[in-house]
Amino acid sequence: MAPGGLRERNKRDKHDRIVAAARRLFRRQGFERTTTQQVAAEAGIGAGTLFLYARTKEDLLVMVFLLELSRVVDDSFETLDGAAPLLDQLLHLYDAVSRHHARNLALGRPFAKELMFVHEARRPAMRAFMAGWMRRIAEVIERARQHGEIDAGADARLLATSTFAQFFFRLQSWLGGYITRARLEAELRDALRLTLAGATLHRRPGRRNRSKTTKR
Amino acid sequence: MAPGGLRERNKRDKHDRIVAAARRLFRRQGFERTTTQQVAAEAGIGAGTLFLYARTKEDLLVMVFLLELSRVVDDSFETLDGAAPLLDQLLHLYDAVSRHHARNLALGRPFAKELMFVHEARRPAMRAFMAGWMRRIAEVIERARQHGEIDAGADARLLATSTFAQFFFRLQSWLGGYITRARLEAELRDALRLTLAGATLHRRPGRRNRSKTTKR
Amino acid sequence: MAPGGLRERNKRDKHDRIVAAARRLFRRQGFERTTTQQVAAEAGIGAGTLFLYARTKEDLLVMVFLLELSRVVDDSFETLDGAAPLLDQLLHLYDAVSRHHARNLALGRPFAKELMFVHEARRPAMRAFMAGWMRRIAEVIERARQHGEIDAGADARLLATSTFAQFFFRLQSWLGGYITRARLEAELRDALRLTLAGATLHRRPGRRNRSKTTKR
Amino acid sequence: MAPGGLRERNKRDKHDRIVAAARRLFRRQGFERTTTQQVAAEAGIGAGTLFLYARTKEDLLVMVFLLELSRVVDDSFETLDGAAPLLDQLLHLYDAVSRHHARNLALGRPFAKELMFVHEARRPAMRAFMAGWMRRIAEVIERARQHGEIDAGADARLLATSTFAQFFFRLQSWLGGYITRARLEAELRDALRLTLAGATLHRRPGRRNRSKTTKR
DNA sequence: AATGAATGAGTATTCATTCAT
DNA sequence: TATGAATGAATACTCATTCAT
Repeated sequence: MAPGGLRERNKRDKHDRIVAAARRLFRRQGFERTTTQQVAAEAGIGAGTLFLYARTKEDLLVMVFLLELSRVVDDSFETLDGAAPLLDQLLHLYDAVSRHHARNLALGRPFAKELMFVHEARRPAMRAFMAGWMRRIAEVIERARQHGEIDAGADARLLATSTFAQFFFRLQSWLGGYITRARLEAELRDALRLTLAGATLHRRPGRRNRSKTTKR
Repeated sequence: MAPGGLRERNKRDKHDRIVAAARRLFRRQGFERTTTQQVAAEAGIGAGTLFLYARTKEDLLVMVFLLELSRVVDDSFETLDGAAPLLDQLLHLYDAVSRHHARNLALGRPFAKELMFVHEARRPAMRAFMAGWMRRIAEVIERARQHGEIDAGADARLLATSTFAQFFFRLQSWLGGYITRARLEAELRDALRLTLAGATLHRRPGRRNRSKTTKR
Repeated sequence: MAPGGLRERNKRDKHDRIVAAARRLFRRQGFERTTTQQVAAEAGIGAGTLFLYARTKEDLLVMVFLLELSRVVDDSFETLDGAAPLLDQLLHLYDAVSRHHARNLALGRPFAKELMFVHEARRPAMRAFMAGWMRRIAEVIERARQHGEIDAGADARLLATSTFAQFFFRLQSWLGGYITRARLEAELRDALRLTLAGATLHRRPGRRNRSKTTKR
Repeated sequence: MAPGGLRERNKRDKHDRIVAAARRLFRRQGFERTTTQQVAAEAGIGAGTLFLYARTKEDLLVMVFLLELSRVVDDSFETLDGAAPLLDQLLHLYDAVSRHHARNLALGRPFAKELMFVHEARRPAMRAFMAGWMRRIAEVIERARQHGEIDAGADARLLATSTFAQFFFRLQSWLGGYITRARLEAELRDALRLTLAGATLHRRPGRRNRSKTTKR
């Protein structure tokens, strides 16, 4: 009856309303304490309709995560200063994420805890997101490599994942309550500097990369 | 009244029986599908008695984790070849852990997922274990530093955490189903080599650390 | 979609089946020893469905109470002899209740004990029931007042609550095991006579209200 | 070994310490949320020792009740103005109790709810306390009778229980959350006035008992 | 008398998900 | 597509009380 385009748009709207509702509720009350019925009510749809758009409650978490993190990550790349030292660029990218979580600890925790152990059906979406993120980080590193800031033989892909690993471990330590955010930042900076050093030209010993770092 | 030694010993025995029972059951049926009553029954004690020794089911997981990992980690250090290149030593230490989990995926997953987000009351024990582990890794690195294998100015503590971060991220990626164990090994080796490179002497370019690595 | 009437009727039916099932079980085994699952099973519905109709086990007690007492109270007013002396009318009304409880001590006790201290959410229903009951008692008293049986200035509302207070205290004393039912009846009669006397015309001393009383 | 007197005293001390501890805890956290182990700890004795002095947790409630109410009731009689109108004297006696509960709603509620339905073994103590209380109220009434304030033929015993019934019903209504304390006071005054009127001399119509009452 | 380790019974309630309409 | 009533699985934990020392 309705033109395909309109029907499509209706679906799209409903989908967006659901994600927005879930996000609102997850932030307000946390993931666990939010029920799917609450999400449905907040989205203005029936309890059963929800499962036409998200097969699982976990799905909702993934959807919210992808929405939020996409924005945060996109934004972090848009505000990136390509002329800054590579270390600073990476810190900028990772800080954007931890800063975001700091604003929503209640949501950051389930993200960090659940998303690494998500149901198989939802892994492709997560994988795609992560791959895109990693690729973009690798591109930043690649540019630095081309500028001669790091060794010509350096593996940008490996550097991307390895700096991410440094970030992710500290992020979890922080969200898990083992370290403070300040500690996360200090440790991350040192760890990234170390990681980059492994890919840095050492021809002239004095030429070490300078950046606004804490001197230990 | 009763000789302190005896009562103490009884408690100790019971504690050990509980952890052993929990371990057995967790391995056999997984953590989630094991009920506390099953653990109590397997340990030969009353359902309530269990909670005199573990305030929470999560406690049981932590107890089993500490027991298992302590053994695995202790063993990994005992079988360490102090004369091997540092990279190989570290791979030996981390491989011991992933090899252990490979034998018990059902238990490794909850370990990796839950233990970073454990209840506050159980964090000190986790922290202490991690601190001890990190210290021992740092000592290994420190020895390498004294042998002149890595830079005299290198920070052993930072290297320990940073190599661990590399390991942990891949471990989770593997347990979460994102990468295979083979991939974990390959990536970890490259990442560790990169990390160590940042702390490696570069005076004589040809003197690069040799170890049995995969040439990509 | 479905005709409102049908869906409504279904819900109504289910509600009634639940209350009937609860009543049956409470009488047979007592309130405490009846589990909600038993009630659900007896009503032929799922364990969870029960809580769509009664948010709490306490709710079930209130529902059964309102059902039973409504009947008993309604019946007590229908069988009331409006021509009898006021004291006898009141005794008739209150005796109906204690006689009912005598048939189900197992249920009377939790009624008397719990319903005065019910969760806030259930108080309005209780209040409404009590208000209706008190109003009807007051009407009986009011009629007696208009017949000149009690003082023209008497407050029917106050007399209703005050006679009820006399009844309720003895009811609890009986259900609590402090007095026998016989004692309850004797004491109640005397107490009601006393209460009414306070509102009785004394112009002609000899005109005291006559009713079939126990002479102590 | 120890002289009987000392042993007795020790027991007495322990008993008192237990009741004091229970009272403290019940007031602070409420009856239900207080565990017997907490009471034992607070009293500085072993968990098992407690049950040498109170066979049941309910026992503790009764003990605390008797201690508290004995004091309150004793005090209410000591501060009684024997020259005041009977109505005022009774209000004084009952107000003392509700005023006491107002200071400890958390404790008043279980008192009012549980004590009427206490285990058989504890009923004699309750009965004795109530009997003593009633007797003393009856004595007050009896004195008024002898002063000619109420009818020579009035039954002091019946008046005592009946006024108490009026009080108790309103006390429960208040503690159960059905009426406010102000309402309790207003209703009680009216109800007592009514009850006393039933036993008041009416020879000279104008001679009605005067007391500081609210005129409706 | 005192202890405190051991016991084990006992159950309401939530909520993701389904499916008849 | 949408609905929302119906489902039912699923279990950790508390705590009064006991009893061997």
